[in-house]
Amino acid sequence: MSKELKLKFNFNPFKEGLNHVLGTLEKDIMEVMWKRGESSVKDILDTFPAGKNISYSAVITVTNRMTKKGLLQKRKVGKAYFYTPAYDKDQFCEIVSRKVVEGISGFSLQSAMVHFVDYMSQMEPEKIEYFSHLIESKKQSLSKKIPGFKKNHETHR
Amino acid sequence: MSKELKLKFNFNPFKEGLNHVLGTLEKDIMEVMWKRGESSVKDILDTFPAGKNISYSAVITVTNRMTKKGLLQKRKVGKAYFYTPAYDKDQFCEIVSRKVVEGISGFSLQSAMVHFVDYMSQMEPEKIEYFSHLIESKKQSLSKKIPGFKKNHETHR
DNA sequence: ATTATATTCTACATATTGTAGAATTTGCAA
DNA sequence: TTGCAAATTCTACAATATGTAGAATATAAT
Repeated sequence: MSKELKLKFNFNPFKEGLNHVLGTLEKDIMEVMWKRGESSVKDILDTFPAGKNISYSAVITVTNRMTKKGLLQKRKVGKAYFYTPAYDKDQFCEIVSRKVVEGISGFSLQSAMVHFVDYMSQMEPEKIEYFSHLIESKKQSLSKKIPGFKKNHETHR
Repeated sequence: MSKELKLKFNFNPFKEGLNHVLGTLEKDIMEVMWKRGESSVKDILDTFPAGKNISYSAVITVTNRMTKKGLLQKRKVGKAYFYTPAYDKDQFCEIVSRKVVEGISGFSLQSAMVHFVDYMSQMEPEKIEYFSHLIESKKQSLSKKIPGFKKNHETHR
């Protein structure tokens, strides 16, 4: 099985960006990790702006919890542990995106499609072309791979 | 403002169906509410199968919490409170769907698009036609409403 | 007024996330 | 080899979400 299976997270629709999936401190830490790569707790703390008064143990607790959740990996170097992101930011977002899309599609594919198209046309209308292409090429490959696949034909209601 | 603004929920990608958004007891209760319509706590309890030993107060606590979250509304009738779903099941799923789709699209539109199409072609390939139409008609209305909207033209990278 | 019934209050359990002090371990330097 | 600085682990508290329920209280109807 791939490591990916271990990743656990929730999606909060009312937050923004990474906070959809990560707590505030978790997010701050992951952001640093992705910027610096393998880092110790001290490294992370040093990167935090002077104003942010977070204790060493607060960071250690959270990095360990994130390790358990599959976000980080740790290895011992000298007396300290060094953490590494289990996935780079793009991979992570990719996994989150896939899992949430699968989830919401299984929840109600019809609604998901409609709202998706609505969202796009309101927020990024120019992306529709791209999407259109995505679908067309998917239709292509489907008709190739699946002999009985009906192209340009109403198969839904 | 519409009531809808009050609805608060989380989306757990690793659960199934309504449990993506509702706890186990919450789900059981909402299911009853949607089936029966306005109901008292006693009504709900009576509907539960004999095996399910849930206390009166457990139900009352949860219905009250759900009222706070905007899932139910309550009104006094005689000495008891009667609860009503704030939205019927379809509306509720619509709202959840819209909010999650907006969230995940804002999180990473590109990935969302790709995974959407992937999901569909793997799970319900025949839905692709429907999706295709959705998009075409959206393109139609966009080109009408937005004079400068470029049709059939690469505007993305 | 009494009583059956419904509600409110309170409380405990588990899970997640933020936060940190205290105790303990450990690597390295002298 | 010992001693200290640095890092870890342990423990714990706070807030929120959810499941669960007993005890105390309110209330409608007889």
